[in-house]
Amino acid sequence: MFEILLKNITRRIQLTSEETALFTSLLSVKKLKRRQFLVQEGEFNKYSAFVTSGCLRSYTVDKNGFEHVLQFAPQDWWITDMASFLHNLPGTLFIDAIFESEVVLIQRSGIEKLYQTIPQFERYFRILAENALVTYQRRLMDNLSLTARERYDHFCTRYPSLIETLPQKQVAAYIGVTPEFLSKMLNTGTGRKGQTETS
Amino acid sequence: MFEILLKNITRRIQLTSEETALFTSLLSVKKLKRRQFLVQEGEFNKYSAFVTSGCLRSYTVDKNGFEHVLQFAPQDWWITDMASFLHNLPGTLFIDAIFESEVVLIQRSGIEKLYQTIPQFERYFRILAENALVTYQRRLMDNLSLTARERYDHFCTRYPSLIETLPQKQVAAYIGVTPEFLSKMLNTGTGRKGQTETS
DNA sequence: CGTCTATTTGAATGTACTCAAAAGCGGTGG
DNA sequence: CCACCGCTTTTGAGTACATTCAAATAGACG
Repeated sequence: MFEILLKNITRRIQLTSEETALFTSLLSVKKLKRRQFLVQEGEFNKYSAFVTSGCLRSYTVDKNGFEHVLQFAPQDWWITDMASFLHNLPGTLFIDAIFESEVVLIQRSGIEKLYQTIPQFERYFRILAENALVTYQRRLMDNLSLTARERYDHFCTRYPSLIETLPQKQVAAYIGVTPEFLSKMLNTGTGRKGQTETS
Repeated sequence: MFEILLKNITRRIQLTSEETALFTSLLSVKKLKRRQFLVQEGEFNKYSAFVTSGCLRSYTVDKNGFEHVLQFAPQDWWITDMASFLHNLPGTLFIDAIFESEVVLIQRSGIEKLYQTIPQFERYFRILAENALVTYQRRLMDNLSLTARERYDHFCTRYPSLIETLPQKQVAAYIGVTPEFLSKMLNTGTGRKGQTETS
């Protein structure tokens, strides 16, 4: 049931079988259909989700109705509205499934229990947070210093599997351009990824 | 000597006096003059720095020679090149002092020792990483969805003390515009922060 | 199949950048 | 105390990258 998640965890910390049992007792499973929401802006995000199949995304909608993607979460990734989850605030993000997906859920209270009974989990989530932090720092600097095309190329390099499965529109909302512009960029520009009409 | 840092820490975790002694034995102090580097791009960033006075910044320099600020670190903030510090990689950031400053340094090996002997520190740095993560997520979404002026206004709201002390150029490099554009924005636009030539 | 959504294409527009030069500001040394 | 130097800020004119709005086309799901 929870193999993928347990494997992810044991890459960072070791658990006894009692600890594993306690941990899994705090989990639940949820299936999501395409476009089904996990949470919406304004709601309190009580769960952190680990994706075991499919792909979710978190995003905001700005005052003009445009979506901006914060994160894609394919298999083996965690996703949540951190600010809401950590500090019990109304969320600012929408999280939904891009494809039919399955996630493992844990509540804030479950994580707190883990911290008290299995301090190793402090380490696990510290490491995750640190890695995520580095990732967002890099992405921010990319947004400040690179052109749209360079950001697109970086995305292709870093997430080769996503680029093949995601709708272009979603990629545009991630790298920070309009879908129209991304389309033009790809069909105008020379030498790009995977499309040189070899007769 | 280390009061500010200890106070920061005890806001999150409690330490015995022996633990405090062990901790402080791992620290060192460094004074930095205006523009003095803590680390430069390409170097291995062995230290994490906690600012006790003054203000540091971390930034990159792009291929056109433009600086982009990742972080300002005034008093009571940590600053480091996380990717380099955590994973022992050559750094990608420059870190220097904007004003004359004083920092407390701890080495990666010191932190590892802390994790082994005082597991509470796992929690401390987990909390810091999580908060920083949320901050960078917000900033990223701001960069994707807001105009330059809105980003500037947010900056003024979030860091009112920085806006008064930092050179405009540094703020421009943080919000992601050229210094020229920021200048025009401030002198053209109506209703802005703290400058309405009341006769 | 039909409907809904994603992608493409075009023309006009705008926000922010580039390059250049002048003006302001602060510190330092004669 | 003034003069000079380096750096920041301002200002202007021209430019570019990316957006907006609109409409046509293509694709995907039920």
